[in-house]
Amino acid sequence: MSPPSSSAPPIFALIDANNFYVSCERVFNPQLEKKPVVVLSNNDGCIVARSQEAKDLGIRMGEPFFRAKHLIQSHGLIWFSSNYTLYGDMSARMMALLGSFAPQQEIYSIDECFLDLAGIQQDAVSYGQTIRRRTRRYLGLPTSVGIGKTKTLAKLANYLAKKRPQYGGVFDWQACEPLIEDYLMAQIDVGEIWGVGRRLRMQLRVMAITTCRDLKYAPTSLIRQRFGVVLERTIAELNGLACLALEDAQTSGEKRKQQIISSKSFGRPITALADLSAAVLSYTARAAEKLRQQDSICSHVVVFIQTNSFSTHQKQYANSITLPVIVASNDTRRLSAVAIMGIEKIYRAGYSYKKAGVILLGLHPAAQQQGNLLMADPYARTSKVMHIMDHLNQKYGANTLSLAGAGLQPHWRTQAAQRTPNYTTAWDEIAPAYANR
DNA sequence: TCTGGGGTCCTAGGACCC
DNA sequence: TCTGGGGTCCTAGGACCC
Repeated sequence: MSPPSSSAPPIFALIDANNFYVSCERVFNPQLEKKPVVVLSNNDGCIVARSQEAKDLGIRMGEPFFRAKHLIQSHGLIWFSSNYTLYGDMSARMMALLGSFAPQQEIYSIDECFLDLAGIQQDAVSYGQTIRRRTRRYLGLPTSVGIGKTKTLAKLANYLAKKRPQYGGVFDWQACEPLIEDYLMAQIDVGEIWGVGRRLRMQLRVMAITTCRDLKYAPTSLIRQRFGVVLERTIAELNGLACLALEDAQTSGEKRKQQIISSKSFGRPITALADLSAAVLSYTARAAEKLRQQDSICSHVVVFIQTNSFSTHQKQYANSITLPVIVASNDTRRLSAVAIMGIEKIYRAGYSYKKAGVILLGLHPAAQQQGNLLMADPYARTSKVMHIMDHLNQKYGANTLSLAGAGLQPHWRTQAAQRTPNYTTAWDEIAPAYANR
């Protein structure tokens, strides 16, 4: 592979795994091939991944599982609770492999990444085929590849690669005549464009902008005035003018998050302040751990709680509160004290709570911590405790060590009735067929 | 009966300052 | 009693993404 000249304009390839969670399950259970399979969200609530066969049954993304349950009987639908340990590990392997195909890679989500193919001395489409073949052979994961002069075009190309079998899983706009490009764009709904969601799609339809082609040739000044710079940028990108750069590990400096959220729905509704506090404590601990992982401190803590907003027959209540952390910190004990103050302020008795969460805001590198003359940090001398806690939890599994208030086996814990084993990360759960080799 | 859990960016408006 | 223009910072909320 020849090194790219740094001046060459980028050629973006977007590679993503098809039906990623389902594909991960299939790697370790080939019986699932050609069958309708879905993977569920936390608490086995929503459907978050579907095999092609499940899509063909009319199951929609994000659909509540109970509405599709009848398909188990009638069509042999197979379902799994999500196993994020497995998906996370498979993702890491896939990203490492894909990263070897180009000098620059941006990992965009758990199942997709951008590569810059500028400087690759090979036809882009056949290179894309090579990427697909190897990912399939080495990891068992099916992928699609979209290629274009901008990220937005690469995304759209990926859509075509996935939806139209005649392209064999790889689509490259640059291999297209301009007339063909417009012809294809005229067939794709504007809502498929990266950055155009449900709301925007509706508003655009009112303006008679219904296809990708319509948006590509829409008057930019009007769009900017009505919808802002984001959509204006999208139009430029559709026209081949790159506005978004590839953000690899170097350019982003292993970007630190600007906010950290930990929240979950409860397996069953809870009413007591004590239970709610315990939940908030455990979420705070999780968030603080993430905070320390990126070596940051935070200055504000948000706590929020809500009842089941889907329920029509019960009183609704939702509230949140933002509290300052007097001395910015990443110490679980300090942040917990703040979070507990918050939950006590917004808690109202007499409601059935379904969800709670904690958001850490005002994140800064821990090195920037400022002393406070009036208030010495009482935990400063014992910050090693956090270090030891993180270390043990990493080595022996989450919650090996936690604060006493979080509870050991709380009844509100998340439910996951059909979680598969951690085939790739736990010695005692390795798939038998692999273990015997 | 049963409806996820993260994140990002942009904009508008208010508070405050000079 | 009258009463300007411009800037910054912060927050809330809306839109999007996977």
